[in-house]
Amino acid sequence: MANMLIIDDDQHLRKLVRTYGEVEGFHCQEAEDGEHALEAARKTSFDILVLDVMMPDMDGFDVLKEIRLTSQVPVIMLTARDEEYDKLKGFELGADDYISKPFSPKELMARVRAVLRRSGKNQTDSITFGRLSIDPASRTVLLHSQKLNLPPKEFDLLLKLAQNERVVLSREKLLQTVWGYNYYGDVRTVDTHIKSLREHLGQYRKLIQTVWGVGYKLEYMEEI
Amino acid sequence: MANMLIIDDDQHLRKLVRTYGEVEGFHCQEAEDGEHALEAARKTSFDILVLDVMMPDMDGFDVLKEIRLTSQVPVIMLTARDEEYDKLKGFELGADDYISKPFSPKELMARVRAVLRRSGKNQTDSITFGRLSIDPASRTVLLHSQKLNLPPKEFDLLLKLAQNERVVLSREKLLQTVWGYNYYGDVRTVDTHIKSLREHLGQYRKLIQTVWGVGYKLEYMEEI
DNA sequence: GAAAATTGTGAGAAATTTGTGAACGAAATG
DNA sequence: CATTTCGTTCACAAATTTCTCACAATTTTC
Repeated sequence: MANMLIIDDDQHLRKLVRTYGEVEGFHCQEAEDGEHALEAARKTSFDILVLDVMMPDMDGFDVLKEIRLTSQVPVIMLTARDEEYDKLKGFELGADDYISKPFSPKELMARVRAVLRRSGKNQTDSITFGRLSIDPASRTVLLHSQKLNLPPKEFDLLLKLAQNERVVLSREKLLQTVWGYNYYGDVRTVDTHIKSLREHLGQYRKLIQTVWGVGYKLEYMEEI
Repeated sequence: MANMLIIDDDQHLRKLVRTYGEVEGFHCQEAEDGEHALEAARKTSFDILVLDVMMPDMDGFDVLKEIRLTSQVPVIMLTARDEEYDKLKGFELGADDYISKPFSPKELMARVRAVLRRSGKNQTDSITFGRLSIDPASRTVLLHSQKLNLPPKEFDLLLKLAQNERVVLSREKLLQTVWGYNYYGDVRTVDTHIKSLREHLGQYRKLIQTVWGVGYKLEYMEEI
Protein backbone atom coordinates (compact mmCIF):
# COMPACT_ATOMS: atom_id res chain seq x y z
CA MET A 1 0.00 0.00 0.00
CA ALA A 2 1.04 3.59 -0.54
CA ASN A 3 3.02 5.74 1.87
CA MET A 4 1.86 9.19 2.83
CA LEU A 5 3.88 11.85 4.60
CA ILE A 6 1.94 14.56 6.42
CA ILE A 7 3.89 17.71 7.16
CA ASP A 8 2.29 20.28 9.42
CA ASP A 9 3.17 21.98 12.66
CA ASP A 10 -0.38 21.58 13.92
CA GLN A 11 -0.60 18.24 15.64
CA HIS A 12 -4.38 18.10 15.48
CA LEU A 13 -4.43 18.68 11.78
CA ARG A 14 -1.81 15.98 11.25
CA LYS A 15 -3.93 13.61 13.26
CA LEU A 16 -7.01 14.47 11.25
CA VAL A 17 -5.32 13.92 7.92
CA ARG A 18 -3.72 10.73 9.21
CA THR A 19 -7.06 9.32 10.27
CA TYR A 20 -8.60 9.89 6.87
CA GLY A 21 -5.47 8.73 5.11
CA GLU A 22 -5.50 5.48 6.96
CA VAL A 23 -9.14 4.92 6.11
CA GLU A 24 -8.07 5.23 2.47
CA GLY A 25 -5.43 2.60 3.12
CA PHE A 26 -2.29 4.70 3.32
CA HIS A 27 0.60 4.06 5.58
CA CYS A 28 0.93 7.47 7.17
CA GLN A 29 3.91 9.15 8.68
CA GLU A 30 3.96 12.59 10.25
CA ALA A 31 6.52 15.36 10.35
CA GLU A 32 6.12 18.44 12.52
CA ASP A 33 8.47 20.66 10.55
CA GLY A 34 10.58 20.92 7.42
CA GLU A 35 13.70 19.42 8.95
CA HIS A 36 11.93 16.30 10.08
CA ALA A 37 10.13 16.06 6.76
CA LEU A 38 13.34 16.11 4.76
CA GLU A 39 14.88 13.57 7.06
CA ALA A 40 11.87 11.30 6.70
CA ALA A 41 11.91 11.73 2.93
CA ARG A 42 15.56 10.68 2.85
CA LYS A 43 14.83 7.53 4.77
CA THR A 44 11.58 6.48 3.16
CA SER A 45 10.19 6.71 -0.32
CA PHE A 46 6.75 8.22 -0.16
CA ASP A 47 4.00 8.08 -2.73
CA ILE A 48 2.45 11.35 -1.72
CA LEU A 49 3.14 14.33 0.52
CA VAL A 50 0.57 16.54 2.19
CA LEU A 51 2.42 19.72 2.97
CA ASP A 52 1.32 22.77 4.91
CA VAL A 53 2.54 26.10 3.57
CA MET A 54 2.54 28.06 6.82
CA MET A 55 5.11 26.63 9.18
CA PRO A 56 7.69 28.25 11.43
CA ASP A 57 11.35 28.27 10.32
CA MET A 58 11.22 26.41 7.05
CA ASP A 59 7.92 26.98 5.29
CA GLY A 60 6.19 24.64 2.87
CA PHE A 61 7.80 26.18 -0.17
CA ASP A 62 11.28 25.74 1.20
CA VAL A 63 10.50 22.12 1.91
CA LEU A 64 9.07 21.63 -1.55
CA LYS A 65 12.11 23.24 -3.13
CA GLU A 66 14.42 20.86 -1.30
CA ILE A 67 12.28 17.87 -2.10
CA ARG A 68 12.15 18.73 -5.78
CA LEU A 69 15.93 18.69 -6.01
CA THR A 70 15.83 14.94 -5.80
CA SER A 71 12.28 13.75 -6.23
CA GLN A 72 9.13 14.13 -8.31
CA VAL A 73 6.86 12.73 -5.64
CA PRO A 74 3.31 14.11 -5.86
CA VAL A 75 2.71 16.96 -3.40
CA ILE A 76 -0.52 18.52 -2.23
CA MET A 77 -0.16 21.80 -0.40
CA LEU A 78 -2.37 23.18 2.34
CA THR A 79 -2.76 26.93 2.11
CA ALA A 80 -4.63 29.42 4.20
CA ARG A 81 -7.47 31.20 2.48
CA ASP A 82 -6.72 34.05 0.14
CA GLU A 83 -3.18 33.10 -0.61
CA GLU A 84 -3.39 33.47 -4.36
CA TYR A 85 0.24 34.35 -4.56
CA ASP A 86 1.16 31.32 -2.53
CA LYS A 87 -0.80 29.07 -4.81
CA LEU A 88 1.15 30.37 -7.74
CA LYS A 89 4.46 29.95 -6.03
CA GLY A 90 3.49 26.42 -5.07
CA PHE A 91 2.63 25.43 -8.57
CA GLU A 92 5.78 26.91 -10.01
CA LEU A 93 7.82 24.92 -7.56
CA GLY A 94 6.01 21.84 -8.69
CA ALA A 95 3.15 21.21 -6.32
CA ASP A 96 0.58 18.94 -7.89
CA ASP A 97 -2.44 20.43 -6.24
CA TYR A 98 -3.34 22.59 -3.31
CA ILE A 99 -6.31 22.91 -1.04
CA SER A 100 -7.31 25.91 1.04
CA LYS A 101 -7.89 25.70 4.76
CA PRO A 102 -10.33 25.04 6.18
CA PHE A 103 -10.96 22.00 4.02
CA SER A 104 -13.09 18.93 4.37
CA PRO A 105 -10.97 15.81 4.87
CA LYS A 106 -13.10 14.07 2.30
CA GLU A 107 -12.20 16.66 -0.29
CA LEU A 108 -8.54 16.36 0.58
CA MET A 109 -8.70 12.61 0.09
CA ALA A 110 -10.47 13.04 -3.20
CA ARG A 111 -7.63 15.26 -4.34
CA VAL A 112 -5.07 12.81 -3.08
CA ARG A 113 -6.67 10.11 -5.17
CA ALA A 114 -6.87 12.40 -8.18
CA VAL A 115 -3.25 13.47 -7.91
CA LEU A 116 -2.05 9.92 -7.51
CA ARG A 117 -4.06 8.95 -10.51
CA ARG A 118 -2.74 11.80 -12.61
CA SER A 119 0.86 11.46 -11.55
CA GLY A 120 0.67 7.73 -12.00
CA LYS A 121 1.39 8.34 -15.63
CA ASN A 122 1.67 4.62 -15.63
CA GLN A 123 -1.12 3.75 -17.99
CA THR A 124 -0.82 0.18 -16.84
CA ASP A 125 -2.07 0.72 -13.31
CA SER A 126 -5.67 -0.13 -12.88
CA ILE A 127 -8.12 2.36 -11.46
CA THR A 128 -10.61 1.37 -8.82
CA PHE A 129 -13.79 2.92 -7.53
CA GLY A 130 -15.31 0.78 -4.83
CA ARG A 131 -16.19 -2.47 -6.51
CA LEU A 132 -15.48 -1.25 -10.00
CA SER A 133 -12.00 -1.72 -11.35
CA ILE A 134 -10.63 -0.63 -14.70
CA ASP A 135 -7.47 -2.20 -16.03
CA PRO A 136 -5.98 -0.42 -19.03
CA ALA A 137 -3.33 -3.09 -19.64
CA SER A 138 -5.77 -5.89 -20.25
CA ARG A 139 -8.58 -3.54 -21.22
CA THR A 140 -10.92 -5.23 -18.79
CA VAL A 141 -13.42 -3.90 -16.31
CA LEU A 142 -14.33 -5.76 -13.17
CA LEU A 143 -17.68 -5.02 -11.58
CA HIS A 144 -18.29 -6.85 -8.33
CA SER A 145 -15.41 -9.17 -9.25
CA GLN A 146 -17.19 -10.04 -12.42
CA LYS A 147 -15.86 -9.27 -15.83
CA LEU A 148 -17.76 -6.65 -17.71
CA ASN A 149 -17.52 -6.80 -21.46
CA LEU A 150 -17.41 -3.31 -22.83
CA PRO A 151 -17.08 -2.42 -26.49
CA PRO A 152 -13.80 -0.63 -27.30
CA LYS A 153 -15.20 2.87 -27.49
CA GLU A 154 -17.08 2.50 -24.27
CA PHE A 155 -13.99 1.23 -22.54
CA ASP A 156 -11.91 4.12 -23.80
CA LEU A 157 -14.60 6.56 -22.76
CA LEU A 158 -14.84 5.11 -19.29
CA LEU A 159 -11.07 5.09 -18.93
CA LYS A 160 -10.78 8.71 -20.00
CA LEU A 161 -13.42 9.78 -17.51
CA ALA A 162 -11.79 7.69 -14.81
CA GLN A 163 -8.40 9.22 -15.48
CA ASN A 164 -9.99 12.61 -14.95
CA GLU A 165 -11.99 11.87 -11.87
CA ARG A 166 -14.14 14.82 -10.79
CA VAL A 167 -13.12 16.86 -13.79
CA VAL A 168 -15.84 17.79 -16.24
CA LEU A 169 -14.99 16.88 -19.81
CA SER A 170 -16.93 18.48 -22.61
CA ARG A 171 -18.25 16.43 -25.48
CA GLU A 172 -15.73 18.16 -27.72
CA LYS A 173 -12.87 17.29 -25.43
CA LEU A 174 -13.98 13.69 -25.25
CA LEU A 175 -14.27 13.46 -29.01
CA GLN A 176 -10.79 14.87 -29.37
CA THR A 177 -9.15 12.65 -26.82
CA VAL A 178 -11.10 9.42 -27.18
CA TRP A 179 -12.10 9.48 -30.83
CA GLY A 180 -9.01 11.26 -32.04
CA TYR A 181 -8.02 14.68 -33.21
CA ASN A 182 -9.20 14.27 -36.74
CA TYR A 183 -12.65 12.98 -36.02
CA TYR A 184 -15.42 15.15 -37.33
CA GLY A 185 -18.56 13.33 -36.33
CA ASP A 186 -21.64 14.40 -34.48
CA VAL A 187 -20.97 15.46 -30.86
CA ARG A 188 -24.11 13.69 -29.74
CA THR A 189 -22.40 10.41 -30.49
CA VAL A 190 -20.83 10.87 -27.09
CA ASP A 191 -24.27 10.87 -25.50
CA THR A 192 -25.17 7.60 -27.13
CA HIS A 193 -22.05 5.94 -25.82
CA ILE A 194 -22.61 7.40 -22.37
CA LYS A 195 -26.09 5.95 -22.39
CA SER A 196 -24.85 2.54 -23.36
CA LEU A 197 -22.00 2.73 -20.87
CA ARG A 198 -24.39 3.61 -18.08
CA GLU A 199 -26.51 0.60 -18.90
CA HIS A 200 -23.47 -1.62 -18.70
CA LEU A 201 -22.43 -0.13 -15.36
CA GLY A 202 -25.67 -1.10 -13.62
CA GLN A 203 -25.82 0.47 -10.17
CA TYR A 204 -22.47 2.09 -10.86
CA ARG A 205 -24.15 4.19 -13.52
CA LYS A 206 -24.21 6.91 -10.88
CA LEU A 207 -20.46 7.26 -11.32
CA ILE A 208 -21.03 9.07 -14.58
CA GLN A 209 -22.69 12.37 -14.03
CA THR A 210 -24.14 14.77 -16.52
CA VAL A 211 -23.01 18.32 -16.00
CA TRP A 212 -25.77 20.22 -17.67
CA GLY A 213 -24.64 22.49 -20.45
CA VAL A 214 -21.06 21.39 -20.15
CA GLY A 215 -20.37 17.69 -20.44
CA TYR A 216 -19.79 14.63 -18.31
CA LYS A 217 -17.65 13.73 -15.35
CA LEU A 218 -16.91 10.69 -13.28
CA GLU A 219 -17.33 11.13 -9.56
CA TYR A 220 -17.10 8.45 -6.96
CA MET A 221 -19.07 8.67 -3.76
CA GLU A 222 -18.67 6.32 -0.84
CA GLU A 223 -22.26 5.25 -0.65
CA ILE A 224 -22.28 3.21 -3.83
CA MET B 1 -15.43 31.38 -18.90
CA ALA B 2 -12.43 33.17 -20.37
CA ASN B 3 -12.34 35.16 -23.58
CA MET B 4 -9.68 34.57 -26.19
CA LEU B 5 -8.87 36.79 -29.14
CA ILE B 6 -7.13 35.16 -32.08
CA ILE B 7 -5.36 37.54 -34.44
CA ASP B 8 -4.05 36.15 -37.69
CA ASP B 9 -4.54 36.85 -41.36
CA ASP B 10 -4.67 33.15 -42.15
CA GLN B 11 -8.26 32.05 -41.80
CA HIS B 12 -7.42 28.37 -41.50
CA LEU B 13 -4.99 28.98 -38.70
CA ARG B 14 -7.55 31.08 -36.86
CA LYS B 15 -10.07 28.29 -37.22
CA LEU B 16 -7.58 25.75 -35.91
CA VAL B 17 -6.72 27.79 -32.85
CA ARG B 18 -10.38 28.53 -32.28
CA THR B 19 -11.31 24.87 -32.34
CA TYR B 20 -8.72 23.99 -29.75
CA GLY B 21 -9.49 27.05 -27.70
CA GLU B 22 -13.14 26.13 -27.54
CA VAL B 23 -12.34 22.61 -26.47
CA GLU B 24 -10.44 24.18 -23.58
CA GLY B 25 -13.52 26.19 -22.75
CA PHE B 26 -12.68 29.63 -24.10
CA HIS B 27 -15.03 32.01 -25.75
CA CYS B 28 -13.12 32.72 -28.92
CA GLN B 29 -13.20 35.73 -31.17
CA GLU B 30 -11.19 36.19 -34.33
CA ALA B 31 -9.58 39.21 -35.95
CA GLU B 32 -8.08 39.07 -39.42
CA ASP B 33 -5.78 42.04 -39.00
CA GLY B 34 -4.41 44.59 -36.57
CA GLU B 35 -7.18 47.11 -37.10
CA HIS B 36 -9.93 44.64 -36.33
CA ALA B 37 -7.96 43.33 -33.37
CA LEU B 38 -7.65 46.75 -31.77
CA GLU B 39 -11.29 47.43 -32.38
CA ALA B 40 -12.29 44.12 -30.80
CA ALA B 41 -9.99 44.80 -27.87
CA ARG B 42 -11.64 48.16 -27.28
CA LYS B 43 -15.08 46.59 -27.20
CA THR B 44 -14.38 43.47 -25.20
CA SER B 45 -12.11 42.61 -22.34
CA PHE B 46 -10.12 39.52 -23.22
CA ASP B 47 -8.27 37.19 -20.92
CA ILE B 48 -5.69 36.21 -23.50
CA LEU B 49 -4.56 37.15 -26.99
CA VAL B 50 -2.99 34.84 -29.52
CA LEU B 51 -1.22 37.14 -31.92
CA ASP B 52 0.55 36.36 -35.17
CA VAL B 53 3.69 38.39 -35.87
CA MET B 54 3.61 38.24 -39.64
CA MET B 55 0.62 40.12 -40.93
CA PRO B 56 0.21 42.59 -43.80
CA ASP B 57 -0.05 46.32 -42.98
CA MET B 58 0.13 46.34 -39.20
CA ASP B 59 2.26 43.47 -37.94
CA GLY B 60 2.01 41.72 -34.60
CA PHE B 61 4.55 43.96 -32.93
CA ASP B 62 2.61 47.07 -33.88
CA VAL B 63 -0.57 45.55 -32.53
CA LEU B 64 1.15 44.53 -29.30
CA LYS B 65 2.61 48.00 -28.88
CA GLU B 66 -0.84 49.56 -29.23
CA ILE B 67 -2.45 47.05 -26.89
CA ARG B 68 0.19 47.60 -24.23
CA LEU B 69 -0.62 51.30 -24.10
CA THR B 70 -3.83 50.49 -22.29
CA SER B 71 -3.79 46.86 -21.21
CA GLN B 72 -1.68 44.20 -19.55
CA VAL B 73 -3.65 41.33 -21.03
CA PRO B 74 -1.54 38.17 -21.48
CA VAL B 75 -0.31 37.81 -25.07
CA ILE B 76 1.15 34.80 -26.82
CA MET B 77 2.85 35.53 -30.13
CA LEU B 78 3.09 33.28 -33.14
CA THR B 79 6.38 33.70 -34.94
CA ALA B 80 7.08 32.39 -38.40
CA ARG B 81 10.32 30.65 -37.71
CA ASP B 82 12.56 30.19 -34.75
CA GLU B 83 13.66 33.79 -35.05
CA GLU B 84 15.64 34.85 -32.04
CA TYR B 85 15.19 38.43 -33.04
CA ASP B 86 11.42 38.10 -33.06
CA LYS B 87 11.38 36.49 -29.66
CA LEU B 88 13.51 39.24 -28.25
CA LYS B 89 11.48 42.03 -29.75
CA GLY B 90 8.27 40.35 -28.63
CA PHE B 91 9.40 39.99 -25.06
CA GLU B 92 10.66 43.54 -24.97
CA LEU B 93 7.29 44.78 -26.05
CA GLY B 94 5.65 42.76 -23.33
CA ALA B 95 4.62 39.47 -24.86
CA ASP B 96 4.16 36.75 -22.27
CA ASP B 97 5.27 33.87 -24.42
CA TYR B 98 5.85 33.01 -28.02
CA ILE B 99 5.58 29.88 -30.12
CA SER B 100 7.11 29.20 -33.53
CA LYS B 101 5.13 28.06 -36.51
CA PRO B 102 4.45 25.38 -37.31
CA PHE B 103 3.28 24.50 -33.83
CA SER B 104 1.15 21.76 -32.39
CA PRO B 105 -2.18 23.10 -31.14
CA LYS B 106 -1.69 21.07 -28.01
CA GLU B 107 1.52 22.87 -27.24
CA LEU B 108 -0.12 26.20 -27.87
CA MET B 109 -2.87 25.35 -25.42
CA ALA B 110 -0.33 24.21 -22.86
CA ARG B 111 1.35 27.60 -23.17
CA VAL B 112 -1.97 29.37 -22.92
CA ARG B 113 -2.69 27.56 -19.68
CA ALA B 114 0.79 28.27 -18.36
CA VAL B 115 0.55 31.97 -19.17
CA LEU B 116 -2.88 32.25 -17.60
CA ARG B 117 -1.62 30.49 -14.51
CA ARG B 118 1.36 32.78 -14.23
CA SER B 119 -0.77 35.85 -14.71
CA GLY B 120 -2.93 34.71 -11.83
CA LYS B 121 -5.98 34.09 -13.96
CA ASN B 122 -6.00 30.50 -12.98
CA GLN B 123 -9.32 29.02 -13.94
CA THR B 124 -8.79 25.64 -12.39
CA ASP B 125 -8.14 26.33 -8.74
CA SER B 126 -11.04 26.14 -6.38
CA ILE B 127 -12.03 29.17 -4.36
CA THR B 128 -13.25 29.08 -0.79
CA PHE B 129 -15.17 31.54 1.34
CA GLY B 130 -15.78 30.16 4.78
CA ARG B 131 -17.97 27.14 4.28
CA LEU B 132 -18.60 27.82 0.62
CA SER B 133 -16.25 26.29 -1.87
CA ILE B 134 -16.32 26.63 -5.65
CA ASP B 135 -14.47 24.14 -7.80
CA PRO B 136 -14.26 25.04 -11.49
CA ALA B 137 -12.82 21.71 -12.59
CA SER B 138 -15.71 19.63 -11.36
CA ARG B 139 -18.09 22.55 -11.56
CA THR B 140 -19.34 21.86 -8.08
CA VAL B 141 -20.19 24.18 -5.24
CA LEU B 142 -19.97 22.91 -1.71
CA LEU B 143 -22.03 24.74 0.88
CA HIS B 144 -21.49 23.42 4.39
CA SER B 145 -19.89 20.34 2.81
CA GLN B 146 -23.05 19.74 0.89
CA LYS B 147 -23.22 19.80 -2.84
CA LEU B 148 -25.16 22.68 -4.30
CA ASN B 149 -26.61 22.13 -7.72
CA LEU B 150 -26.42 25.31 -9.72
CA PRO B 151 -27.54 25.76 -13.31
CA PRO B 152 -24.66 26.52 -15.71
CA LYS B 153 -25.18 30.26 -15.94
CA GLU B 154 -25.51 30.64 -12.21
CA PHE B 155 -22.34 28.68 -11.65
CA ASP B 156 -20.43 30.78 -14.17
CA LEU B 157 -21.80 33.95 -12.65
CA LEU B 158 -20.82 32.92 -9.14
CA LEU B 159 -17.38 31.87 -10.33
CA LYS B 160 -16.81 35.16 -12.10
CA LEU B 161 -17.80 37.14 -9.03
CA ALA B 162 -15.65 34.91 -6.84
CA GLN B 163 -12.65 35.37 -9.09
CA ASN B 164 -13.10 39.10 -8.65
CA GLU B 165 -13.70 39.19 -4.92
CA ARG B 166 -14.49 42.68 -3.64
CA VAL B 167 -14.45 44.07 -7.19
CA VAL B 168 -17.68 45.51 -8.48
CA LEU B 169 -18.65 44.12 -11.85
CA SER B 170 -21.21 45.98 -13.93
CA ARG B 171 -24.05 44.15 -15.57
CA GLU B 172 -22.48 44.91 -18.93
CA LYS B 173 -19.16 43.46 -17.83
CA LEU B 174 -20.85 40.35 -16.50
CA LEU B 175 -22.82 39.91 -19.70
CA GLN B 176 -19.65 40.23 -21.68
CA THR B 177 -17.56 37.83 -19.64
CA VAL B 178 -20.13 35.28 -18.53
CA TRP B 179 -22.58 35.34 -21.39
CA GLY B 180 -19.98 36.00 -24.07
CA TYR B 181 -18.93 38.92 -26.18
CA ASN B 182 -21.62 38.31 -28.78
CA TYR B 183 -24.59 38.30 -26.49
CA TYR B 184 -27.09 41.06 -27.05
CA GLY B 185 -29.87 40.37 -24.58
CA ASP B 186 -31.51 42.43 -21.89
CA VAL B 187 -29.11 43.66 -19.19
CA ARG B 188 -31.66 42.91 -16.52
CA THR B 189 -31.21 39.23 -17.22
CA VAL B 190 -28.24 39.51 -14.89
CA ASP B 191 -30.55 40.60 -12.08
CA THR B 192 -32.73 37.57 -12.54
CA HIS B 193 -29.79 35.23 -12.30
CA ILE B 194 -28.44 37.07 -9.28
CA LYS B 195 -31.79 36.63 -7.60
CA SER B 196 -31.86 32.93 -8.33
CA LEU B 197 -28.26 32.54 -7.27
CA ARG B 198 -28.95 34.26 -3.96
CA GLU B 199 -31.80 31.89 -3.30
CA HIS B 200 -29.54 28.96 -3.91
CA LEU B 201 -26.87 30.35 -1.60
CA GLY B 202 -29.17 30.46 1.44
CA GLN B 203 -27.47 32.28 4.28
CA TYR B 204 -24.49 32.87 2.03
CA ARG B 205 -26.68 35.13 -0.08
CA LYS B 206 -25.00 37.96 1.78
CA LEU B 207 -21.84 37.21 -0.19
CA ILE B 208 -23.35 38.84 -3.24
CA GLN B 209 -23.87 42.51 -2.73
CA THR B 210 -25.66 45.03 -4.87
CA VAL B 211 -23.68 48.17 -5.54
CA TRP B 212 -26.37 50.64 -6.32
CA GLY B 213 -26.11 52.20 -9.73
CA VAL B 214 -23.04 50.16 -10.62
CA GLY B 215 -23.42 46.41 -10.45
CA TYR B 216 -22.67 43.50 -8.16
CA LYS B 217 -19.73 42.27 -6.16
CA LEU B 218 -18.85 39.33 -4.00
CA GLU B 219 -17.50 40.12 -0.59
CA TYR B 220 -16.77 37.70 2.17
CA MET B 221 -17.04 38.62 5.81
CA GLU B 222 -15.94 36.32 8.60
CA GLU B 223 -19.19 36.39 10.49
CA ILE B 224 -21.13 34.32 8.01
C1' DG C 1 -41.98 64.50 0.17
C1' DA C 2 -42.80 63.74 -4.83
C1' DA C 3 -40.66 62.16 -8.90
C1' DA C 4 -37.22 59.54 -11.11
C1' DA C 5 -34.08 55.95 -11.36
C1' DT C 6 -32.66 51.57 -10.06
C1' DT C 7 -33.19 47.00 -8.27
C1' DG C 8 -36.03 42.83 -6.50
C1' DT C 9 -39.20 39.40 -7.74
C1' DG C 10 -42.74 36.11 -9.62
C1' DA C 11 -44.45 33.77 -13.43
C1' DG C 12 -44.47 31.64 -17.66
C1' DA C 13 -43.11 31.25 -22.51
C1' DA C 14 -39.25 30.10 -25.26
C1' DA C 15 -35.03 28.02 -26.04
C1' DT C 16 -31.58 24.81 -25.06
C1' DT C 17 -29.84 20.53 -23.70
C1' DT C 18 -30.05 15.74 -22.70
C1' DG C 19 -32.13 10.87 -22.69
C1' DT C 20 -33.52 7.33 -25.51
C1' DG C 21 -35.14 4.09 -29.04
C1' DA C 22 -34.62 2.86 -33.63
C1' DA C 23 -32.42 2.26 -37.94
C1' DC C 24 -28.62 1.28 -40.85
C1' DG C 25 -24.14 0.24 -42.51
C1' DA C 26 -19.45 -1.19 -41.14
C1' DA C 27 -16.64 -4.22 -38.83
C1' DA C 28 -15.62 -8.21 -36.42
C1' DT C 29 -16.51 -12.98 -35.49
C1' DG C 30 -16.83 -17.77 -36.20
C1' DC D 1 -20.44 -16.13 -45.92
C1' DA D 2 -23.84 -15.80 -42.38
C1' DT D 3 -24.28 -13.83 -37.98
C1' DT D 4 -23.41 -10.91 -34.41
C1' DT D 5 -21.61 -6.87 -32.53
C1' DC D 6 -20.38 -2.14 -32.84
C1' DG D 7 -20.41 2.79 -34.11
C1' DT D 8 -22.99 6.34 -35.81
C1' DT D 9 -26.78 9.28 -36.88
C1' DC D 10 -31.33 10.83 -36.38
C1' DA D 11 -35.75 12.19 -34.51
C1' DC D 12 -38.61 12.87 -30.88
C1' DA D 13 -39.68 13.10 -25.95
C1' DA D 14 -38.32 14.72 -21.58
C1' DA D 15 -35.96 17.60 -18.67
C1' DT D 16 -33.87 21.77 -17.50
C1' DT D 17 -32.56 26.30 -18.06
C1' DT D 18 -32.76 30.93 -19.81
C1' DC D 19 -34.95 35.02 -20.85
C1' DT D 20 -38.30 38.58 -20.86
C1' DC D 21 -41.73 41.25 -18.94
C1' DA D 22 -44.63 43.54 -15.69
C1' DC D 23 -45.05 45.21 -11.40
C1' DA D 24 -43.43 45.92 -6.58
C1' DA D 25 -39.97 47.66 -3.61
C1' DT D 26 -36.13 50.43 -2.73
C1' DT D 27 -32.94 54.16 -3.19
C1' DT D 28 -31.62 58.51 -5.02
C1' DT D 29 -32.51 63.04 -6.82
C1' DC D 30 -34.78 67.25 -6.98
